[in-house]
Amino acid sequence: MQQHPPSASSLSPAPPQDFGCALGTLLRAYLGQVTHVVSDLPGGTRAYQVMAIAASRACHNQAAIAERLGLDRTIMTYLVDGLEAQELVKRTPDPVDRRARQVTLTAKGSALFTELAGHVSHIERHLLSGLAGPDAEQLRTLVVQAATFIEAAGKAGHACQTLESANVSTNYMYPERQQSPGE
Amino acid sequence: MQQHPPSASSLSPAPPQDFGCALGTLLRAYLGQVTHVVSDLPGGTRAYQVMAIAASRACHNQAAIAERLGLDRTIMTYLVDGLEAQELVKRTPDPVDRRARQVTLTAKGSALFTELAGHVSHIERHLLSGLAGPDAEQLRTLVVQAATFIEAAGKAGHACQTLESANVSTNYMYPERQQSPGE
DNA sequence: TATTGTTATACTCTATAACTATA
DNA sequence: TATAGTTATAGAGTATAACAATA
Repeated sequence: MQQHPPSASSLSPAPPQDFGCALGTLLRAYLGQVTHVVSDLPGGTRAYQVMAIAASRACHNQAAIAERLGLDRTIMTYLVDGLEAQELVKRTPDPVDRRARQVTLTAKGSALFTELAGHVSHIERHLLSGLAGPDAEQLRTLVVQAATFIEAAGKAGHACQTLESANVSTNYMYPERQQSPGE
Repeated sequence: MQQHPPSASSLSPAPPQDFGCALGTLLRAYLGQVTHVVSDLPGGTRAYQVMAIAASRACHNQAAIAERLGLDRTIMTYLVDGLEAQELVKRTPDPVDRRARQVTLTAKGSALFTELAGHVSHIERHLLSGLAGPDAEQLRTLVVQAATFIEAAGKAGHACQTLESANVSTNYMYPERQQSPGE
């Protein structure tokens, strides 16, 4: 294996990376590792996120959860179906709006989520271990802050209509199979 | 439309958001807006990212670009095909390794990328406008820093083998059709 | 009439495998 | 033998549309 002459690499040892690429790298690594932790969940990382939202009680019904996760409503059906089959969440008819179903964690689901959240927290720390001490927490805070602002802007629909139309189809799912060593 | 009793919402006005959810929201909004800007590119945001990497000369051949973007090598073929068809990039045989093709921007591609990068930069600023002055730039710096560390850890393969196996299939693509207003 | 949730269908995208050329 | 790139196929995931129940 031959090496290229370091023509450009010597000129720019650390080329300024595109923000989108970096963001993608970060999320990819994060989801990749979390996937291993939540491999038992039918629906992978998104099922975990549904559990996280249910645990935080930030959203009530499936439509609200779907909106928060940037998913189509139809996908929520499969996701909640899978979680409910394992008795991790339960669908409760909303007493106020009988069309809607409130998604809440069962005792089993709550216990499992607590355990998984611990692993995920460990992954986050590990993933950001390249940053200096306070920077990791700073990054975490800023990301959540920015996301909160974006969600608020999207819901309000003020000032920037482009934000609410940002419904990119992000396939966060992870195929069941990992790397097959042999063939 | 009836309102739920603010049982939980009054208890936790700003529930601690999951880092993964927030990261997803951020990337989703970013890609959604960038998609509109690069709608003329065959391949959407990923084609733009290929151009960005080609512009920075960080990677030489298709395989290296694919690795950096977390894509399969086979997808690079379609991506570069599309860009080459519009004469935005060109494949040059690597004089050192005749198997490889170096992907470089044409004059037309370079001019277009400069224009697009300006729009993207504007989007970034707009997207992070919810953060206080220096925080936006801080977030940008930290994300790139974290991504650089993750890439380095993945290539070196030291300490954390889990990082390199983080090959999540992230469907960042955006379907050609936007929202159809009427039906 | 609008919204929540479900189901079925069609489509897009991705990964797998096989192949060629080169190291 | 291993790697870069291409191509074709099969598979997984997603969105679209239609439906029933409720507001």
